Amino acid sequence: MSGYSSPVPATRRANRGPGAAADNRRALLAAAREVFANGGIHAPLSAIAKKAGVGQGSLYRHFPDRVSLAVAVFEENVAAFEALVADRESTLDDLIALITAKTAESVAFVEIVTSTDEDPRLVAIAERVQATLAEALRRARRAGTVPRAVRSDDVMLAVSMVATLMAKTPADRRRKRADRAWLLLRRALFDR
Amino acid sequence: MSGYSSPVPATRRANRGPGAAADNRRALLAAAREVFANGGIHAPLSAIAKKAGVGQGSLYRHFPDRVSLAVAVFEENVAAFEALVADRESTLDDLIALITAKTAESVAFVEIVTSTDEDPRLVAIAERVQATLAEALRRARRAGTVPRAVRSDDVMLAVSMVATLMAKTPADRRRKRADRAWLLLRRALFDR
Amino acid sequence: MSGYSSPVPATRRANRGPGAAADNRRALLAAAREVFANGGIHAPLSAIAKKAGVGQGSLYRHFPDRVSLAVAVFEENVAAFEALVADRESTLDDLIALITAKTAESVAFVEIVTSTDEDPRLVAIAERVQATLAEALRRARRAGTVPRAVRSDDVMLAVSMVATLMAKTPADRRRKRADRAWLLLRRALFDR
Amino acid sequence: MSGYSSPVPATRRANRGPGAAADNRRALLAAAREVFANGGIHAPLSAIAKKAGVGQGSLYRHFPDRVSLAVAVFEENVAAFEALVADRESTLDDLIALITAKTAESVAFVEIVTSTDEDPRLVAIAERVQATLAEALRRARRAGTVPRAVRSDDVMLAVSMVATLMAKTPADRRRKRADRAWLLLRRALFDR
DNA sequence: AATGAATGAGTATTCATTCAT
DNA sequence: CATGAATGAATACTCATTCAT
Repeated sequence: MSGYSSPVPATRRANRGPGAAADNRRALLAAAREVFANGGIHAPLSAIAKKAGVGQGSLYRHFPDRVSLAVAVFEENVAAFEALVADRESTLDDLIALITAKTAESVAFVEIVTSTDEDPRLVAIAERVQATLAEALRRARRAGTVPRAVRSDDVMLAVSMVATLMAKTPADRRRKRADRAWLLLRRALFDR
Repeated sequence: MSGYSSPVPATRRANRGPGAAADNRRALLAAAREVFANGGIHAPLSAIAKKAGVGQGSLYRHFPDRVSLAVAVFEENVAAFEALVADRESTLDDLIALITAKTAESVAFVEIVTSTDEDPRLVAIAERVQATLAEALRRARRAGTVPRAVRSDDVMLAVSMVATLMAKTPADRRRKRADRAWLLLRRALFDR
Repeated sequence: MSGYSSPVPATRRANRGPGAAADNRRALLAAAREVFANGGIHAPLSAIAKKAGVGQGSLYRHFPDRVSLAVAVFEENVAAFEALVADRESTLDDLIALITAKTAESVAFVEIVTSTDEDPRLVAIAERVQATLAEALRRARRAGTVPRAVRSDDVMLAVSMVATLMAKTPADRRRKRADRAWLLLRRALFDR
Repeated sequence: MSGYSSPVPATRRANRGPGAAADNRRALLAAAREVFANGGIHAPLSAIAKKAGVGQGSLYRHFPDRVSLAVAVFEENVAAFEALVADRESTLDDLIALITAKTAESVAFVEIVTSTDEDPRLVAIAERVQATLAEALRRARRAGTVPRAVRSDDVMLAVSMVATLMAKTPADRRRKRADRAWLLLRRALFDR
């Protein structure tokens, strides 16, 4: 017998027609990024459509399922990793820092990267992340800043650990916790 | 993440599309009016959706909570009171008769008008009713048809008494009982 | 993921055996009186059994249904009315005062007295109350303190109105509201 | 008021009586352990009741809310940690191994131990785990098997990382992944 | 191509009533 | 005769997905 919420709006948003397609797509991606960041990958899709100011149906047209939307959103993250690695000056530490930052930014990104879902689109994302790590590690080995014994898997494992830790840590404590975790892990991975 | 199973079973009411929105809203209001009338304000919402021939979700879309539905239903009653009072020819007796009629019509209307719930939307409804009574009383005083000593509170109290009495009286006996009650109360309020 | 409630108690109350029957009955009545007073006639029976410190089953043994329990509880009220009327010194005003007091005490008592339920046990209660009013009125007429025209029905109606009003009034405002209501009604009933 | 219709349908599980209480409790705990293990702490309670072969109401009687059920289930885990530490022969490695095993066993256990929920019952569980780690660490320091610089926080952090990693790893790969993770972390924590 | 309304399955929780002990 | 555990129907509410316009 409470709730105090407003009634359904009387007017329907104008149908901006096909021309709105590109705008809508952009708006959906931005909204999804934000909603996924806090609510995780299972956040209500309706919340995304609403935040984007776009009809539910349009969401489904652009992104027929949850995964396709998530992939589109985080594709950008992975591309950034790849761009960093493409820069021959960048180090493994730089990459780890960037991954950690993205990871601290969005619960959903973690969920995707560490997901056990077999959806090939998700697998592909995870593999691309792994590939950037492998490449950065190779370079670090050549530079002699990392012991031979450290395997690419170990680094990916460390990243996973920090990432999943982030997902379970309230947003305001993430940076701090990530830093401590990496202090610990660097010791294990690199300092010897 | 992928692999959500379709929850849609064999038979499902046809999706009549957005065009059905107005119809649905009307059907919901009509159903709610009827269900509330007998079952009171706490009648199951599912009963309303069913009687309206509308999905649960549609009910919640149109009226996100019980109060918003009730307010929409009884808004009409209050508007009628206000319209009556706006007519300068109308008397306090006319208003009382109208309120009593509406009150005899629906248990839930009584519950709302006499409610102690602090929901501002309900408070607003009750205040509007009170305001119409106050106005009608003012006019009656000016016309000399009511003793100076009668306070607006007294009238509201009398209305409340009759109203709550209605709520506890089986529908078929309400009119008669209301009439007797007002005969009594008019003596107390006006005949001297 | 909250709630902080205690687990189920490990020990079961000792079975005090048949000897406890009378005690249990008393405890149930006391508990029911209290629970009904605030929660109304539809309060959970489990709450009554718990407050009485008695098993659910025992409640059902003593009072096979809700009505039988309610009747037993409020029988006492009616008996008090009858006792008052049996005292030849008592006046109609005294009786009204007593009824109003009981009425202000318990929401459920109102619900029963004004109930439209056809259960013969409830009908009987209501009729007994009416009978005491009729008797007190007869006496008042003989004493000349009440106009001939006032019918027993009118008094019962007034009582009902005040009673139902009580039921819709928060406990802390009941006395005051009852007093104002009777001031009004006495004018109508007796002052002329 | 009278006339409550019996809600009991044709087939209903036999009421096995109070004697079934202990059995039911056990069945519920076992079912919950299993369901929580895979579905996490937010798994549907109805699934637990069903798997236990017990009515919904019985579940709520034994465990009035989700947390109380979870606490009951995992209390056992924590007790095992405490028992291990109570044994003066046990080492930090033993404890870590045990925690990791339990952690690999149940997603929900991880969720509880790393939870940010403020429910005091959950906080208590987490604190007890932390306490066992602190104690084992103290002992290891005295034994000289761990560098002075390692803080209890670091160990808890490491445990959290492995634990959350477990939660995101499919059951069949958990052991292996946990082992690798600890190999890495031990290097960081102890090998120097 | 966009819109947003429609739909109902799924989950949590409460409580009247029965029944083994 | 007492005890209290067992049972499941009933109800509120959310959200993924479809579809008429």
